Amino acid sequence: MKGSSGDYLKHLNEEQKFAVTHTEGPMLILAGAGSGKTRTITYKIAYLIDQGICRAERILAVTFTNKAAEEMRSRVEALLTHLAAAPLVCTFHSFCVRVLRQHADLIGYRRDFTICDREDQKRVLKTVYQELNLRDSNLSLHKACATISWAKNKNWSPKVYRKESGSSEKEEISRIYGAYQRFLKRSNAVDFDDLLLLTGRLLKKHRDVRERYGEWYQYFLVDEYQDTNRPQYDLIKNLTCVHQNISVVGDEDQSIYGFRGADIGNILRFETDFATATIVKLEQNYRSNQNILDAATGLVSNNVHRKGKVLWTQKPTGEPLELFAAPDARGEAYFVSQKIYQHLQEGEKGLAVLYRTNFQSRQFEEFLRRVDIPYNLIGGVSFYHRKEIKDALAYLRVAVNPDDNVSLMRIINEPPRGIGRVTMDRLQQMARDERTTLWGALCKGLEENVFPARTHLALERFFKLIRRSQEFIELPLHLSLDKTLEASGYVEVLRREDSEGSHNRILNLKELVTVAKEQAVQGYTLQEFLDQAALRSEADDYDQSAAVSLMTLHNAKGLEFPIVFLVGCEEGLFPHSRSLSEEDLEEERRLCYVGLTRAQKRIYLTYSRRRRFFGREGSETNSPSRFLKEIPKHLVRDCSSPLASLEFVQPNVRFGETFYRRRGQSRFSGKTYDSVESVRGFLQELSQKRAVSHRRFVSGAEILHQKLGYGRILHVQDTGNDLKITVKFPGIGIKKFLQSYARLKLV
DNA sequence: TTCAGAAGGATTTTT
DNA sequence: TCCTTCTGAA
Repeated sequence: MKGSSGDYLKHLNEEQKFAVTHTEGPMLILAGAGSGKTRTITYKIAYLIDQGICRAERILAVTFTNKAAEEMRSRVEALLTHLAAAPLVCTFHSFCVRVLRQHADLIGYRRDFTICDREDQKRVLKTVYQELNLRDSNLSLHKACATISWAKNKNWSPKVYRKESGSSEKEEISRIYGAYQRFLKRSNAVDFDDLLLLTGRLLKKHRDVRERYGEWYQYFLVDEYQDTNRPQYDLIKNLTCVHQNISVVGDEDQSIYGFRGADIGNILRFETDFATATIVKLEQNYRSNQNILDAATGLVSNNVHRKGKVLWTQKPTGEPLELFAAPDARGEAYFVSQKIYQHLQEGEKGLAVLYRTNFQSRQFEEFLRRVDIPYNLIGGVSFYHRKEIKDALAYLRVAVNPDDNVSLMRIINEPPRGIGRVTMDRLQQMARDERTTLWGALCKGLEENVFPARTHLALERFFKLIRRSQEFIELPLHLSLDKTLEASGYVEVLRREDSEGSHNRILNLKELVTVAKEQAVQGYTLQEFLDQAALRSEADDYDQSAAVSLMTLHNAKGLEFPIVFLVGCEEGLFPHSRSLSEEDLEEERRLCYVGLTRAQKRIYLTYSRRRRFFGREGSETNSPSRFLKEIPKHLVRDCSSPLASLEFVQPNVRFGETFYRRRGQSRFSGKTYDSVESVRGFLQELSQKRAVSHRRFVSGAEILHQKLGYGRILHVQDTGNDLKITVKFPGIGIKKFLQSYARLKLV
């Protein structure tokens, strides 16, 4: 049991050391961003094992993402080089899967249940709508999905929902909710919320199970406690019923998951929940410069619902935050890509572009690609959410559990094999009448020969396919995947399609087989492979070594970067127009706080005056985010240059006119900046080739400006009626410029 | 049943 | 703008 005898403790400050070495009873570690929360909790795990206070396998640590868990595990291993057994570090959801795979039968599920993600849920809801004849309901699938999830997080059954909810559509939603739940149950499937709820129900109903887990896990640690919701809270209560050794770390200012039921009250109530709790506050920040901290603190102090902490650091003041107002989203992306380019040239790495909503990433991707900067995109359509990957996994799921209606519906006609809507409706009807699953209905129908000949043949082929893939699942993981894909004809169809997209899909599938192979070597079972794929989160793919990362603010939690670009700081986008109630606004502000505190050295805040939504030009000019005004003024420097405002061209207004009107001719006329001969030459050549006059030339520049969203005016010459404008396109070579231009058409 | 073209809706944030 | 869904013809 003798390890390094706590040598590593010398890296901690007094408070952290206390938090680590004080191991009796419940403890709440309240800490600010960058104070080493996760570090403290990791050291605590190491300390418990190292000092022989607790055996590794009897420690349970819960983190927010799988990636965080992975990291924590490897950090513990680094601290204790002779670790015989590893503590269990995982997310709430994966812990629940573990438990349910053992005991699901106690609460009426089979152990080989399937886990549904958001897309699957919507698929289920769609059939539910059909079943209930709600096809023209004005309740969107999305809304229904969100509401059901919300109700579940409150632990409300459909009946309770109908009673408790003030919603005008409560009757309808309650019916949908009930049917949805029955459908899942019939399919032996659960959604994300069910994982928590069912585990909670299991522990509540079965004392022996509860005591077994409660007894076994001597120490329980929770990271990001401020984001736990009601079902998670219940789990915590149940799991600590015996030993009461619970340590949680959290920061109420970083609670950003209210929309999925995170209850900030959990952290605010901790002292009353656990009467003997020790409270430790960590206020020293090890991440950011003082300027950044002051900005973040200034901002978040506008929130009413918080306990309040004062963050301080020994680090230098640092640069002021830089503000940039762009004319439009392209100008914003252009500015950011230029700055990134500069910083990379200076040898910086670890830059992050953080935004509120996923769709904002596109512009930045485009511009980064143009200047050949590799980047790491987190979120959006991640690998495990690609259609072909989900299809492939669905095949495996059906092989494991043919009663999984959700996956079956997904693949029964994918690739097309002659089982269309009519047949599906029929199967659904049969399944409902017979109170069985689609698979059950299919088998029975085939046996009793109730289908028309052609349909019968198609269904029979599908039936045989599944039977065959059920033989494959005995094989090693990757082989069963590979063989199933071959047998299904899925790859064959893609091969025949022979397009760029289909090639990519085939590559993705190969990648999936490779992953499966790796996992097979590590001894994963098929079930574990599928579970992992289902619970995999976006942030798990995060590659720390990438120089530039793009992600939503939510995904950035727990990460840190030397340089952060917080983009899209406009009213309506951030704070989001759907989050303007007082409560939501505080959460948005916390989100901004999270964004600011990711930065170590520098922050750029950008917004754009105009932004397109759904390809439509926004009709109004955006005002800067109110959050920008809440950051103390002396910490911010406006670096929107006059040149940048020159780029602010109204559509359909001539470049020259705007130019004169906004800045006055004398100011820029004749002023020359660094010239790029090749570009100028090209523009001249262009004007000859296309026989464009100077006027047209000007409108050419205008188009360039509109299409590309950037381009700096180097030189402007006023020759009476004509304007001669030389435009520089910084950051890109002439070849790229030509490529970009080749896509444009002159009006 | 499938395909192609047209129309219409969608964007918060995540396990 | 882009993606899904609807419609009608083959």
